[in-house]
Formats: sequence, C-alpha cells, structure tokens
Amino acid sequence: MTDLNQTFAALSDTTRRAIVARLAEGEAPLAKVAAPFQMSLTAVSKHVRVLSDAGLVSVTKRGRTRYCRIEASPMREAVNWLNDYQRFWDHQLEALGEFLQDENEDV
Amino acid sequence: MTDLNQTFAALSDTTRRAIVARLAEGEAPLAKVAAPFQMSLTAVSKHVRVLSDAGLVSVTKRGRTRYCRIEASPMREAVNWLNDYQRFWDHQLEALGEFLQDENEDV
DNA sequence: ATAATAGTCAACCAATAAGTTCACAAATGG
DNA sequence: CCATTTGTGAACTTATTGGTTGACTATTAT
Repeated sequence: MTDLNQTFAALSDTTRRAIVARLAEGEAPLAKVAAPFQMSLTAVSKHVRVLSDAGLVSVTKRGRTRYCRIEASPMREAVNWLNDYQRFWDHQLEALGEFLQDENEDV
Repeated sequence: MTDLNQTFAALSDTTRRAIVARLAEGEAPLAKVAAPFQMSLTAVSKHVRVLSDAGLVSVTKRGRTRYCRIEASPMREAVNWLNDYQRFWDHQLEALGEFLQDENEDV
C-alpha cells in the first residue's frame, strides 16, 4: 500500500479524525484518548495503531503508559496531492471554469 | 457515513486517484478512463461509482457513452479539515516545534 | 436486420476493517 | 505481596472492499 493510500484511509474514519483532533491539543495517554468514545479501549487502541502505521501519530511508552502524539507530516503529502486539483476545488476558479464552459456552449 | 469519511475513503485507492488525475485533464468516456488499467471495465466502473457517490466525479450519459468529469468540491472540505493541522505538517513550524521540545528536555 | 460498442447488473470470492470479549503482561501503589 | 491501572494479543463476528465472470440492455454503425 502506498503512503497516500494509508494516509487517506487512516483519515477516512470519524473516530480516527477525532483522535487526531484530540492530539492536536497535545500529547495524551491512550486511556485519555479513549475516554470520550463509547467503544472499548481495545478498539481505540486499534485505531491509534492504524494512525501510527500511517505515520500520523507516534506512541511512546513511559512507564505503563503509552503517550500518543500527533505526527502530521504525512498530511503534508496528502495536501500536496490535493493541491494539484486546487483549480477544481477553489471557489473562484471554479466559477471561472463554469464561465468558460458557458462560453463554449455557445459555439 | 459522513462526507469526509466518503471523500477520504474514495481517495485512499491508487486506481481512484489515478482516475481523478486523468479526469483533471478533461472529461472522458468511461472506456477511455478504463483503458490504462489492467482490470476489467466493470471494476473501473465500480471505482467511478465510488468517486461519484463521494461527489468527486459526475457521470453524464450521452448516447451510449458515459462521460466522466471531475467534480472536486468535496476536496475542498478535505483540505479544510487538513488545514486545521497545518501547524503540524508545515515544515518550518515543525522545525520550531522540535526546537521548543529540545528546550523543554533541558528542564 | 445484424453486429459491434459501451456499459450495467447480479452473483460470487478473497481479503480487510471495525468491533467485541477474554486472557494476559507489565508497571505502580498500598 | 497483592491489587490496580494501563494497556496488548488472540480469537471471533459481521460488514465492506476490490476484484472476477457472465448475462443482459441500449445505442450506433453497416
């Protein structure tokens, strides 16, 4: 699997995006990360594993606690990929595109 | 499934990103979209369906031909989400973060 | 009318994902 | 030493994904 596959797949889950959002506020032990969710700790642990396999999060063991922190560099690649299509998702340029297309329809 | 789930999931596949890249060059009939891939037309058709369900591609039937075009507005939401973490994936700020952390380690 | 083109639909398969539970390990606290 | 906290690992279930093939529909070309 390519890095981009892994990055986008990791971000395609609500729980995992919430974990990223949580970790953006600062490092946190897994138990604290898991607290807001209804699912089992094991399930959250798996989500963190997916994020860490994708390189979006790193986990450091100190004592019996695993501290999770955001490690967002793969996001940069994702954004880079998306930026290649900026002309499609940019509002103003999209309006320009529609204008040009309307012009063409007259021909 | 949320829009973001769908958008990120749609982009988490190499074939589908290649399709998006192809369509960025302009509208194309499904057969042309499928041509570069080894898999069956049915499989490509399914990928296009995933992209179209996610709103990233629209399909218009003219005659017996289905024309596919990029429809990238959902990408905007994805980029918006990622931008919330820009400070993590931005190169220079990341370097700053490491600097600050090194400072802390002295304490 | 017939044949070729463009594509869908349904059925199926193998692999992966997301969750569960239970048993266990390893560190900390009394 | 013993209990508690903080997780991991294995086994299992259910649903989804990505692919196949074969039959079919609809449009165009001869």
